[in-house]
Amino acid sequence: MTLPRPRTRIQRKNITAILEAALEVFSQYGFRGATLDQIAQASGLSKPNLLYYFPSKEAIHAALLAQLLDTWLDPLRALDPAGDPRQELLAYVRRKLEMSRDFPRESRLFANEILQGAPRIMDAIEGELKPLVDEKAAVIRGWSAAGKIADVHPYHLIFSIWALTQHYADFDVQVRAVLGEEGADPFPEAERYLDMLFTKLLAV
Amino acid sequence: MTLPRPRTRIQRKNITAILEAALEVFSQYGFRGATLDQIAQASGLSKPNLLYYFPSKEAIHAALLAQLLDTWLDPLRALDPAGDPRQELLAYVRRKLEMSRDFPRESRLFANEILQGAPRIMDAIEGELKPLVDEKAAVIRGWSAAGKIADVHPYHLIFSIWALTQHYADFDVQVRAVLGEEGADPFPEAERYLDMLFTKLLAV
DNA sequence: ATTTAATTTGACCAATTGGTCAGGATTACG
DNA sequence: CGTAATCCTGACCAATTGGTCAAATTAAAT
Repeated sequence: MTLPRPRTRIQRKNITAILEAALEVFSQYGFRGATLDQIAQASGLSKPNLLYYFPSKEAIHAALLAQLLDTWLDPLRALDPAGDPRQELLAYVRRKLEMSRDFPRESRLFANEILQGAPRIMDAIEGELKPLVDEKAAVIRGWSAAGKIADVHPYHLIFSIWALTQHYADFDVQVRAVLGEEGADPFPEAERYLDMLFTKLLAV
Repeated sequence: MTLPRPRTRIQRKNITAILEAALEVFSQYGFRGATLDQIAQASGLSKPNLLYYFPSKEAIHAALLAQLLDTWLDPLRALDPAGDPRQELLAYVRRKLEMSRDFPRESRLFANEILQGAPRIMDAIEGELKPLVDEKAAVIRGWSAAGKIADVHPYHLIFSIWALTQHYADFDVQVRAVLGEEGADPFPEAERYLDMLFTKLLAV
């Protein structure tokens, strides 16, 4: 059995550049709307050079989705059943909002996939996300039953956390346009607002 | 001056079919990712036939966006400064959720435009949406100052209504996949959940 | 029934798209 | 330094894309 060669300096440089450029283009235009020429140009390579590193447009896209899914579930996984319910949920909200602030394009890549009907990530949704959500929903339901937090529908609670945090990434241009100069950076106020919203919602 | 001829039976039929088909395709794939062939096929016409009614792909898309923008702002416009603040805001939430339920593709068309950086609707956002939001934000701020509702950041309140209601349309495939068979129709529970969320949030 | 207007579409077009490939250029390594 | 490996790209390809157009067909008006 042959060991795969370690990645060369140039490979590491160019693969990074390609994925960075592809994230920009795919997150904006989706899979069908993105072109290899756009990605090649944005990465500073020629199209055949880009295809030297990735066999196809599909492969680039798949690599991005794999990266995304590798980290997207971590915040929900971190929800500790043994922890303080309110702190755990507020920490989850904060973590999700931070991700929207720090990885807006990844959020938009995901949104784009969902808008298309999730053709490439439905396996991951059904196979990983759903079981995880089911598990955490049961935890939340237990917390409610024990009177530790208000009685809320666990699934809709989780959806609301996703909706409220991802919105700042996915609809970023709208949020910034509506806020104008006054709200140059929406995230500090968003964090305060969401903290308050969920604190009140969960209060017994 | 020549009066425009009224639309013929066939024109009405075919223009409707084209816009219906185009809404399906554009809301899924965005402008760049959609093709005239797809739209033609979905509308039951040939491509040249489709182009007999609309001069270009751009023109079809523009017609859809014009329709969308014509109705999208109505619920916020209906927020009555003289009404009961809590009832007005809860009515707005309900109306927005109904729109997500009844016009999910329109919501996704809008989301797609925003993900692309809003290249074709930024004039409408800055020229119509922002002034309207500014106006209603001032109303909400007045309500808070008068102690009629809790002191919340008006803009983030409005964003949260958009985020929470549109999510059910935009992320519909994810919501339904996570809920599985148990949540065949998420909207009744969503309405209850959002009523409660905003009731608690706005409570003084 | 005839004429005029509207509608439909196969064939075609230039440009774009996701790729392929051979050969030259650059890099890495002994 | 020489050589092997890696990297790069102009030229090319078939398929697709947003259209165009003239002639045939259908619908509406007289």
